[in-house]
Amino acid sequence: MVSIATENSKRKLPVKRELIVAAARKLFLDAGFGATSMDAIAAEAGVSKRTVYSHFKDKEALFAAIMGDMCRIISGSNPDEPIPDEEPEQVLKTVGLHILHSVLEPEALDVFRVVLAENATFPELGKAFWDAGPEVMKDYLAGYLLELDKRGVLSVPDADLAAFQFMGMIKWPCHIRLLFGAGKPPTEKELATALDQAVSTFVNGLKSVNSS
Amino acid sequence: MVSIATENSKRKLPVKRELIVAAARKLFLDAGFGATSMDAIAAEAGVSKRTVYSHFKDKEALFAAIMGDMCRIISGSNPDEPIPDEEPEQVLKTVGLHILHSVLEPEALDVFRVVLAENATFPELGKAFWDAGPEVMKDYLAGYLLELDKRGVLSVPDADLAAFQFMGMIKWPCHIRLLFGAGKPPTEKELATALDQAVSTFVNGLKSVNSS
DNA sequence: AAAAATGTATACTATACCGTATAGTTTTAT
DNA sequence: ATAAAACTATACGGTATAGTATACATTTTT
Repeated sequence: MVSIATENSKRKLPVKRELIVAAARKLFLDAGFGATSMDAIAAEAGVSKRTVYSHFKDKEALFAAIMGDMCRIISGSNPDEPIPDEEPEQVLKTVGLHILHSVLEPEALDVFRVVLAENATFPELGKAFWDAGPEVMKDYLAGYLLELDKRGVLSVPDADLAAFQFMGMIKWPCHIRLLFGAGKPPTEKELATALDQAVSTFVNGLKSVNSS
Repeated sequence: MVSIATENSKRKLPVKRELIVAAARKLFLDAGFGATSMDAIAAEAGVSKRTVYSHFKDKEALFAAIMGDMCRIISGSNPDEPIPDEEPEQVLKTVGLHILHSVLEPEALDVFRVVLAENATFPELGKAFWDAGPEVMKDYLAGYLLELDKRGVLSVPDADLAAFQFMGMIKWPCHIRLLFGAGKPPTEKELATALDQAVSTFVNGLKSVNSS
């Protein structure tokens, strides 16, 4: 019994910290930095306020830690495997669906909202979000488009720009609507339809640039 | 003299109100709802706090009025004239440049940020923004695309969707970057280049759908 | 000119919150 | 068992803020 307990608690049992983090994440993502009080976080975690301050220096440190975690989680959902050797349409549909799913997740919407709202007071969070999310995906896509260009499959004059344009094309219509709470979340079928349409336009558009 | 003064002040001279509105707009757009105090607004307006409360019931009413105005202003920058009879590429470039300019204006960026940040507590503002901005532009573009489809110039299976995709394609790359404070505002030349690229891809993509 | 409305300046009430302190309790290691 | 560490519950100081009240000044109307 003693040995088991010893190996479990390495000088500080993390269970309280987890409770605090979970509570803070929920409240911060729900109401933002200013509208969330430390008392509320302690209460939500079922923990005394003193304990919160024994784990985190102050409110800003807690917020930064939480949101930094969220950015890292988002970053973790980025693809890292090499791109399969299939038809460009198929590849872009797969990647695009992946993008849509990660971006439209309720938690991802909240992170977007809160990081943007607090961007003035926590600029490093905005940078972290940007670097972990859109920038990584842009590089990933741009690399693929560049390869297609070299292989002569598509004609891509500016791969970075084209990657961003593709992302905006598929993301924006659903993303912004959900951000502003206008309309229901799209069904999987609607998502696939919109994606098909976008991929088809995008690939055709870059294919026939030289044949016009 | 008396008659002039009488016809000018209809029971309440609006100059103070203008001062309050201007101050509140500046501060709200700069720091959001929570981080802006009524004292700060009164001071910025050069007006006593009581006067603020004599014009607006409370802080929420003032905020709602200001942001509602802003949404209406944004809406006012939407095009209402009929679309000229030119090459689709030229039309989309013109409209697209118009979209880019309105969206990238610093004040428009602030409105976007603040409305989104306060969307949880002021959902009707989010709706107002959506209805006055993206939705109107979407209808405008969709109408044009539908016309092109009917005339056989382009093949547009879903005009609403295509309009949104076009908007996302041109907006998103610059817009999101500026929102997160990542990177400088684009020069007019960069804007035109990106727009050319997007329009070319978009039009070519919808042109050759049936010829593949 | 007198009266009524409007604005100013300032103080005040009530509340909320951050971060700390205090005193007592539970858990963990020896 | 016992001591150390971690936790709870609560209260407190200090500050900030929303909204009101009071006393005085200015402008507008009659």
